[in-house]
Amino acid sequence: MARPNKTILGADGRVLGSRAESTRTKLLEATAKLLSEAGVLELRIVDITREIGSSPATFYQYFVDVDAAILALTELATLDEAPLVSHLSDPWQDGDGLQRAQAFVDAYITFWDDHSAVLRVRNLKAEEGNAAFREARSRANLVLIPSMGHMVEQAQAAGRLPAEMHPFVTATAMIAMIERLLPYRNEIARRGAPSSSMRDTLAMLVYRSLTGR
Amino acid sequence: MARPNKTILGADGRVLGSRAESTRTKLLEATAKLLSEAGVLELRIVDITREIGSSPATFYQYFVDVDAAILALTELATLDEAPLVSHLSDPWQDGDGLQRAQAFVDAYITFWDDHSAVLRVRNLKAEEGNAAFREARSRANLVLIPSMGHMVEQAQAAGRLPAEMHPFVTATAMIAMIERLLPYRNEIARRGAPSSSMRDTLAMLVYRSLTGR
DNA sequence: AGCGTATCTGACGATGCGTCAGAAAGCCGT
DNA sequence: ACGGCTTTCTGACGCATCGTCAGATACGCT
Repeated sequence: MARPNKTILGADGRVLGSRAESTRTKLLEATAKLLSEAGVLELRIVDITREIGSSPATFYQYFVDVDAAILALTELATLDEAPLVSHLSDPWQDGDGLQRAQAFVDAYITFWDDHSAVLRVRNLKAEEGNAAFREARSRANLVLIPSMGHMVEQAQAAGRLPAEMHPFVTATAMIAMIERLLPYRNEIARRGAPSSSMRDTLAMLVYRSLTGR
Repeated sequence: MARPNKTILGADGRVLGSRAESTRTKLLEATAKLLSEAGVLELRIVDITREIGSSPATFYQYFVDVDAAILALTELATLDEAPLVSHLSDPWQDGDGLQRAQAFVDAYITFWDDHSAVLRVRNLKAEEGNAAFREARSRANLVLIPSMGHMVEQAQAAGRLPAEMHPFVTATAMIAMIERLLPYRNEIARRGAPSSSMRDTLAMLVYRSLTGR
């Protein structure tokens, strides 16, 4: 699990020693595990602490509530998202544009699979109006969306995409599309589509929508 | 609130009299209200019954658990989704294709706004692997997705869209894109985009992706 | 070893869950 | 209007989790 490179604080704002830091990490790992095994609605602080052989009171030394722990996990996820920007660095031009789009989609799928449980909760809470989670999501969006928006602008300047398409909205739509489609993989497979067809279709949609080609 | 046209049963399978039916409806309304006010994680059965001046035990006469109530609400939502198919009936051709896409997006936005709290929970639980909610979502998808998939097929037959695009995946992606983008409206507005730009951009993306024009 | 601080935990009151047996309300025939 | 039957509602219970605090324990340092 990636680690943010800054001093870590407990729930009361104190600086943590190494023993404490390790406990905090274990708590986060347990939280992530239970979250992906059973979902948010079944997440119990007692279970998290049981998981690491500790007591509920310990949890509250590190996080004011479950939300704080999940929020910390979203920050870690955002760190893992950063490298994806390399797939968008130079706009998808020339002959291999579509392959680059496919590589991007693949990378995004991997990233999402690693953090889906946490990111689902982040998005839910953001959509339900929770300010901290909204903030977290906005910050995560800054990682990829500006680059994608830039691609739209270039395609518009070249006359390949209509001016009415708002670059930021288009970019956000692409991420939304990929994210939300992944949970449908089983259902799509059940309809007899080959497993690659989702990847290929998504890549095609993203490629067309961002570059206008 | 729309009502399914079939005999309604209590949690124990008994047929409900008129008094009971009215109580059940009140419970569902209260559930929907609290769900949109505070989100699933804060939803308490005690609060639902308090809302209608009743006791928790009453709730369990109608629903085996909260999930059952939310599931009932998703069925009602799906009934409201059905009329949207009229926007997709004859494929968007001729000059007014884009306007028809805009009308569809508008209608979908209205539908979503009416049921967002419930549908968010449905999608979350479906994604977390809950069988009943997966089922509900699949059934809802049958309302719009086949029509949209058909549009893709026609565009492919006419050579306007590449054959690699899987019609069902593409259609699902369009719904996913619209749904997931709506919660971003505030954020998009904060970036200074006019409120119509989301509608227009979405319509453009859907139009282009389904018709290849 | 002994001290001081950092870290952990047992125990508690408050609150929600889900169930049951019994209370209340409605209905119907007389 | 009454009795009796059925439908619907609820108070109360045992169990579980929550979040807090004071005290216990473990660690690091001299």
